[in-house]
Amino acid sequence: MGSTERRARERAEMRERILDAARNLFASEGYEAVTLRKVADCIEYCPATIYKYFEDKDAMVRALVEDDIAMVMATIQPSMAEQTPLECLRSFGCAYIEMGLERPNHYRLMFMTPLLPVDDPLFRKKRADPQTDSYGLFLSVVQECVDAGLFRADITDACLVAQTIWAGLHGVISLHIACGGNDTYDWRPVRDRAIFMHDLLINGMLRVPAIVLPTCPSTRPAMPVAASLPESVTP
Amino acid sequence: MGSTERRARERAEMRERILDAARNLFASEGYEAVTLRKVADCIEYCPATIYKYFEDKDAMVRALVEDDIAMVMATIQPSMAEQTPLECLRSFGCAYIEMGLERPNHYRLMFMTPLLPVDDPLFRKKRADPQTDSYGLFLSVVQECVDAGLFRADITDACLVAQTIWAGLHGVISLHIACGGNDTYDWRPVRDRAIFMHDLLINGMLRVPAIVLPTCPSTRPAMPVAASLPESVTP
DNA sequence: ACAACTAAATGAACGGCGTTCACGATAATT
DNA sequence: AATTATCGTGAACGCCGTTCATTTAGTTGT
Repeated sequence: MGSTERRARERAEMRERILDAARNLFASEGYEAVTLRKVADCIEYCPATIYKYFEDKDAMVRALVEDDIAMVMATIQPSMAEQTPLECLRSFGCAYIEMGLERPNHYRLMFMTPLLPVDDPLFRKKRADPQTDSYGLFLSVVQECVDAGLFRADITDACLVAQTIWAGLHGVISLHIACGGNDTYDWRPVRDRAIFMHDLLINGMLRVPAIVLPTCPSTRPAMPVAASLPESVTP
Repeated sequence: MGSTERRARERAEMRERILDAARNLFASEGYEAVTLRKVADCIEYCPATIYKYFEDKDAMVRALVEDDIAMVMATIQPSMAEQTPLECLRSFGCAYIEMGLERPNHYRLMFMTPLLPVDDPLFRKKRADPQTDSYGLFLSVVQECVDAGLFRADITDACLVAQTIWAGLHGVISLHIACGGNDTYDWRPVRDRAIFMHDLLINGMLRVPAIVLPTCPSTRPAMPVAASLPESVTP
């Protein structure tokens, strides 16, 4: 008796040790740098052992990334209650920008890498990622703005609005991650571009374009996340 | 005599045969599916031979992708002369959207994949890609719009404008490539979103928001490109 | 025409990767 | 104490990109 609980706990702890070892490699050096042999070395087990805890390498890394991102996005939820819908909209965007810029390797795996070939039979199965929750929350914020009559008369599709704001911020972030090191483009500061994009999109859709609120300070405190460290991006 | 020219020609032909074999694999199945052994099989040479023509796999695939994209972007250049700056701006965006949607694997490698870790010593060396030319052309079009006084008084930085329009379109395209298969998001049609984004950004910056011009038809003829075929995206 | 030289192409190997599986070791249950 | 389930392992498999000494083919010089 009781021992089955202990077993389960030990199993969960082992799982976490694997994830922590993988996280250190992934966060600082990216997906390719995460090697089952390296992770195994790190926790002093043999590579095959990892397969007792994860289906394969991809499942392991994705578990890690989804955990981390869900944790980051969860930190902004509390402030939602005490803000107007429009403030929520802006806060959400700013949080998303910082998340992408601070954790480029996480961002890359989640939003810049197709999970599977579109025709793959496993395709349906793997589509239950928790990131959906964040999107759902964002969508509901947009819907509130629509319901409050904040947008132009011809803009009633909250889904289209949400997807467009998402795409705009994603464009700035992902282009920065992929091409930000190419100095032939003479990039403007990435946070300036992100804010410019954000305001352009929101003001372009508002019925009464608002004065830009003092959100999104360029120097914003880093958001807490497990084992948060500076990341560099790898090819 | 003359034989050195023939040698050079034969060398170039061999190079093209390698690129063509690689292109077929890459366009339909993505980067990971391009294997030096498969390419070598395809052209009936041994894998090591490829190294006489390309530094490594990455150089081979990038050569192929850059060729193809440069060819696509070159097709829009002729129409530039007979259009107003604003029309050029829109045409450019539309061409870019179609290029990304029709050749997702090309797009992914060029704009969604960091070339090298940012600190890498080889970093500087590899930064002479021809895509820069397209960006330069686009930038000059934006500059024309600025000079013509089309934009708001506070929008004078052509570079910021170009990078923002690019990022907006890139956001729609890349999010479609990476997450377009995830139907939990209830995506609106990708071309609708791209046009919505395009108009929102341009109109948001114009001094006098324009009526939307009849560009960007949803059913646009495919642009010609070497060995153009439908692509699927792989993880 | 033959030898000397140069460039092209190769087979075999290296080290690394994700993954599998039959087999011991260990702990829990009966 | 015997049985059963779980955990962990070593060794292998088949792939990958890449290297290199060696062989082959073709050009050049005499």
